[in-house]
This record gives sequence, C-alpha cells and structure tokens, in this order.
Amino acid sequence: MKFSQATDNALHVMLYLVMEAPDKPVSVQVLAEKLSVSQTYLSKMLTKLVKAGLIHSVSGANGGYRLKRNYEEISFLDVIHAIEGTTSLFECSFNHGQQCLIQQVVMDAERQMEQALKNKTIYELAKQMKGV
Amino acid sequence: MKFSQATDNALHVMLYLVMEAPDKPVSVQVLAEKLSVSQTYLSKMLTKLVKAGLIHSVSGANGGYRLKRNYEEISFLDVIHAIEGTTSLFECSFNHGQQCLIQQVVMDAERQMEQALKNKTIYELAKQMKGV
DNA sequence: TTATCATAGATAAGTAAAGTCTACAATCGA
DNA sequence: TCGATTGTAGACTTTACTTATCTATGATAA
Ligand code: SF4
Ligand code: SF4
Repeated sequence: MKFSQATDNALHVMLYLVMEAPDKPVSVQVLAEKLSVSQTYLSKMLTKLVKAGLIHSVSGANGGYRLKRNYEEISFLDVIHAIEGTTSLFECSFNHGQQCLIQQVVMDAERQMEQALKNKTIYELAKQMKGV
Repeated sequence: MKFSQATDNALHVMLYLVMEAPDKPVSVQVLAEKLSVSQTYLSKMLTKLVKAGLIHSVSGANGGYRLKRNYEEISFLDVIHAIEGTTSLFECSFNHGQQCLIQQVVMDAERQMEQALKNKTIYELAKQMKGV
C-alpha cells in the first residue's frame, strides 16, 4: 500500500512544467534528465497524463510535452488519478450489498484523503515555492 | 496502491471476534473457514495482530485467538497499521529537507484519511451491525 | 502423556510495478 | 519533398511484493 514511484515522478514533472515552462514544450529527454530516470519509462508515464487530458504532446522537432491552458486548475488528485487509476483502495472479493459498513468506513476515510488532494493545485504549490 | 487482502481479512476477523466471541478464544481453523482462506496463511496474518497487541493468542487445546481487554478501543487504523505497517504512503527517493512541499501536501492528505480511520472503532461498527 | 493449537522458517506461485528495446507515426525546418 | 527530431505503442525482461503452502517446533489443557 504505497503510491507508485510513477506518481512521484508525475507530480515532479507537473510541478516543473508549471514553474519553468508553462507555455512551451519540453522534451522527454530534458525531463528524464531532471528526474534521473530513463526516457522510455518516463514517456510511457507521461502518455498517461496526456490521455487523462492534463498535458499536451507535440511531435516533431522542438516538440515535447506542454501544459494545457487550464493548467492552473490541475489538482494533486488529478495527477494521482491519472497514474494510479480511480478505483477504490479497498475492494473485497465478495459484495454483500451497498449497506456493507466495513466498506463504508474505509471508503469514507479514502474520500477524506481525496478531498485534501483535490483542494490543492499544482499551481498553488508552485507559487508557494517561488515565494520562498 | 491498494489495501492488501490481508488487511481485508484482518478487519473481518476483528469484527467477527467483537461480535461473536469477545471473551473466549476462537481457533484459526474456525476463522479460516468463515473467511474461506487457508489456515496457515491466516495464522501468519493473525500473528501480526498479536505482535501489534490487538489480540491475544492461547496455545493448546481449546486455544485460539482472543480479544484483549481494551478491545472496545481498537480502531480501524490500529488494524490497518498492524498489517500494512506504519510507513507513509509517499516516499520519494531523495530527501530535500523537511520543507519539501510536495511531501507536505500528500502526507497531510494521508493524515486526513488516518484520522477518519482512527475515529472509528471496530466495536462501534459491531454495535451498528447488531442494531440492524 | 497425548491431542490440540499457535509459531516460525523455508519456499513456491502469482501478480503488479519498473525498466528496456525496437519499430512506427507525426511534425518541423530546410 | 526529405531528413532529422520527437512522441507512441507493443513486446519483453527484470524486480519486488503479495499470497499461499508445507513442515517442524513449542506451548497448553485434559
Ligand atoms: S462484509 Fe463488506 S467488506 Fe466484508 S466481504 Fe462482505 S461486502 Fe466485502
Ligand atoms: S522535492 Fe520533495 S518529493 Fe521531490 S524528491 Fe525532493 S524531497 Fe522528494
């Protein structure tokens, strides 16, 4: 029960883009170097962000990954869901009806965490960091 | 990023003990049958609960696993921590100081979830279920 | 003492994440 | 149009973790 390292990388990439290059594409080569991971692995991960609609990809010379116009609204939860998926943390083998109290308790707790992650945007964090 | 099935089983065992046998030992044989899992695997898992101080084990004939005296205070978080460990869900490879804002955001969200799991006791849930 | 029951170690099978390689498609600039 | 650049996708390997089983051992009640 841990966030994958891919999630960690995704958050760092998003933060980097917001802080350093909000409007022009950055190649996976540059990003991979910043994070010290391989290009192919990172590109595979970034494709998930593209599919989730968080960033834009540009092929060809001077291409790379670029933020979308609404990048100021992207939350931590958006990034995490794009990588980890949106299925619940708790899934039992059986399904004893909607009134299962165990599931209710755990899922409610889960929602608390998601709410906190939803309330914090990458943009907000970038501003905080620049403030320092 | 999911709760392990062991956690699921642990919650069910605890709930069963609180509801059906708060004071006498139940053998792993009986418990394994209830959950449809193997005895050896379940016993290994229950040993974690014993080590975490949540339940008591009794060897010998008519032995088994028994709740401790303070069982009414055991929270969901206690059970989950006993099985999954207490390390944070988010661990980056580097450590750029305590003022790392990314970690702060994620860990804060994590604390929200833990708080919710801490506020709910197994005993409370058992009462709710009997009420139905 | 004997039957019952938990514990612990070794180990195997299954599954998901992490990482690599390669061929291909899209785009830009000349 | 052509060639260099850059992302995409599939197959594949490696690694790590979870789940599961077997077996020997230790503790306890009757
Ligand atoms: S009681 Fe709830 S959590 Fe347990 S098996 Fe049934 S549906 Fe799943
Ligand atoms: S910035 Fe924070 S989360 Fe990122 S590597 Fe540094 S310490 Fe870890």
